[in-house]
Amino acid sequence: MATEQHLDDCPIQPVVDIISGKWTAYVLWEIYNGNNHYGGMVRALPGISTRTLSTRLKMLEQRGIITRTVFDTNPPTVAYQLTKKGTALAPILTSMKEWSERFRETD
Amino acid sequence: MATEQHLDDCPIQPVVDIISGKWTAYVLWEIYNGNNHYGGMVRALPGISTRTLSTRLKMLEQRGIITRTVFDTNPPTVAYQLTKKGTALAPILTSMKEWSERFRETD
DNA sequence: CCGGATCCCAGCGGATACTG
DNA sequence: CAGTATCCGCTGGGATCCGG
Repeated sequence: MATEQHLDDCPIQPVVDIISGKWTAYVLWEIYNGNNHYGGMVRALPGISTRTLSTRLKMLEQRGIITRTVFDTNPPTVAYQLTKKGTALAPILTSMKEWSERFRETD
Repeated sequence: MATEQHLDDCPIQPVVDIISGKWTAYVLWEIYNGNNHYGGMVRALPGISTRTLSTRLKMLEQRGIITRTVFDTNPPTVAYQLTKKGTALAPILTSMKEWSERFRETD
């Protein structure tokens, strides 16, 4: 992540910068599929640490991929949602899913 | 790469396992765009080390994404090409490109 | 429940030099 | 040209504890 390289000319650089980090794609997948809560993601992604999840969520928010909304219910709840920019990632995610289903196990 | 996690149920796991490594997506992009030679890729990807490129190419070959063909010309040349499995990644790459073009610079 | 802060370490991958 | 070998720095991220 945060390539810092002189690949600005490479036409896929922006998205690679975002999704190439470990766990990032999975986090996006969860949000894309309506799993909008921190705890839910922790449960859905066995193995991820809270630190990593926090880091990813913050990065995605900072880059305008997701929004973080706090509801002052009791106890307070937080919802993560895709922005338009984030929703536009859908074709990538779905084509990733299609490829994965097609080639899971033996080719 | 090589998740080893219990995310086998996650529908995008196979492809994430492949492209999430640093540089991997760029290497695939180059081959997809007809840059089939080792030296050409080194030149096209400023900052990549030969070690990393070798590792990535070997990994991609092992997973059946690309083939490695040696021509015994003088000097011998090597060509990397996408298999059918690799060509099937095209929708992912093109949607990555489209998103990147759309959101490069300010949103 | 939703995280932040800290500590720590394996391993990815960069630099460099060398081979066929 | 097309890699391999070695060495090692650096950072991603896991574990754990703490706070609102």
